[in-house]
Amino acid sequence: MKQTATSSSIEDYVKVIYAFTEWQDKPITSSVLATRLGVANSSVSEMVRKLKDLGLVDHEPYSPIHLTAEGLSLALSMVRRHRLLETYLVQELGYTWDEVHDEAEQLEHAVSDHFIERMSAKLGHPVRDPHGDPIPDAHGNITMAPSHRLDELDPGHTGRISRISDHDPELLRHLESLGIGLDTQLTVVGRPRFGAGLQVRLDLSENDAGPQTLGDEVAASLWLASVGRHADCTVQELTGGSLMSPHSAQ
Amino acid sequence: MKQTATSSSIEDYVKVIYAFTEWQDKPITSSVLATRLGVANSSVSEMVRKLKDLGLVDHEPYSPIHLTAEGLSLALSMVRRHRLLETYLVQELGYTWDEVHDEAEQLEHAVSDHFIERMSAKLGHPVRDPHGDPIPDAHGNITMAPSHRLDELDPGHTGRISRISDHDPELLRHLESLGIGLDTQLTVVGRPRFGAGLQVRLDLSENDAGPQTLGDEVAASLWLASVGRHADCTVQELTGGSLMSPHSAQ
DNA sequence: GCAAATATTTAGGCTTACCGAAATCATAGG
DNA sequence: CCTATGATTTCGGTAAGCCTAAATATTTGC
Ligand SMILES: [Mn+2]
Ligand SMILES: [Mn+2]
Ligand SMILES: [Mn+2]
Ligand SMILES: [Mn+2]
Repeated sequence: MKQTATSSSIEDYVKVIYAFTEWQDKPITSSVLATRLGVANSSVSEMVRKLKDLGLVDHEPYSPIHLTAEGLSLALSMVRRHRLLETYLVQELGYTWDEVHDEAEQLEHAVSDHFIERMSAKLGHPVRDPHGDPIPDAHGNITMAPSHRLDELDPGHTGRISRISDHDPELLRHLESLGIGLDTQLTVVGRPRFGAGLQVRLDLSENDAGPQTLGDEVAASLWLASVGRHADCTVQELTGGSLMSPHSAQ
Repeated sequence: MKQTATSSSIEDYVKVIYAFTEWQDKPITSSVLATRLGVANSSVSEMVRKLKDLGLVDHEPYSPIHLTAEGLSLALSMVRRHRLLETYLVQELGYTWDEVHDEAEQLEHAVSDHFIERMSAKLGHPVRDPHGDPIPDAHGNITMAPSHRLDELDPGHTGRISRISDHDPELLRHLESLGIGLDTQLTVVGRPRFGAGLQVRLDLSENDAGPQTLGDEVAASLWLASVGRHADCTVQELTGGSLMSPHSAQ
């Protein structure tokens, strides 16, 4: 398997392309990619041409961008790195879950494969990070309970929080103050007749203060796994063999 | 205090300038700096001009290169990072002492100040790394037993190994096979009449196989602290206040 | 003291990854 | 069907860090 030489820019591009498709089924467009990376559209056009030359993406001009098998493999490797690092920072170094993202964003490009596997072993090979995001194993397999975004669920649905968007540290601190975290059991009660938001009830809360109303942004940042309906499922990724290890050459 | 914007290149230059003067008293020259960094002489000339503009070094054309107080502060911060990382990798992630250098060389540029201080706390604020190199504290103070290179000592000297050069992993593995490590007690016995090397006796070895002969390269890589003569001494560095934290802006 | 050898700097170029402005393509509304 | 609008790419440029080759300064040997 070719060990394409990578840079931290290439790694971030591929990771963002993957992340977009992880929950939306459609492929990412040039301008969305630019926004997520915080660079100009023209920079994306150039870099996508380069990624195509490297065999990491498929792309026709003026069309959305798809990862190749090789690109997917690199992306999964970066996602594994990022999420293992977040988990490690919380469990071993006492970071709070709102502090870990930026640190992991830098470290993911700097640590060796050896470091990653040591960390994974020390943590007992976890399959999800502090925000519930699934951690691919060393072969790119992902294990995750089927989940839906809270704002897309009808009243009556009940389950446990399985995933929380980690991109806004303030939102994470807000959720903490509400007593909502990973694996919190809750039920969707309804929607306020006018106005925004979603009413939910925390099922196992000690101080049961009745239903709470979550803002739209909050509800869209939470995923719910239905209780007792599905077992975790493993998705075998397309990439045969181990994840690419662009970092072992360091 | 100014927070000079740094890059990993700048950090490595300043660190190597400092490392040269840590045991030799003379300042480093352009070509030695080039060799240690693995870059062309011309690259050093350019970068040194830049470091001077940034106020990190003093330099007149065709003369050796000195760190300013600000440069020293940055260098000590990088040395602290590197050596704490090496210690952490050995103690918490099960690295062997010959594996840590390259990993730390990358990580030192990527971790935040927060990460460094968490690590230091978890390790109990160690004052030396796995090779005996002193770890500056957060204010730039260095604690280290006075020591001399083994190849500069006359027969009769006795003491414990206080420092071992970490630049050649093979040498470290060789020392391990000889039963020589940090704090090993030994006595300089003499020199072979002709030929190279240095004869030493391991004082507390279980299987006392008599004196061993160390090669010149080995002897020059070991430092000995005299037993029972001096207490550790603390060197207050010139820089007032805390070490520069170019990484806190990440 | 001066020429040869050595050390250092300068000059001119390259690569990566950005940018803003201009050109080009795609498509939605009329 | 055809144009206006927005999305995307192309074009010319910049900055950091490196390189080789050429120029210049310093040191050494006689
Ligand atoms: Mn990143
Ligand atoms: Mn996460
Ligand atoms: Mn380094
Ligand atoms: Mn060391």
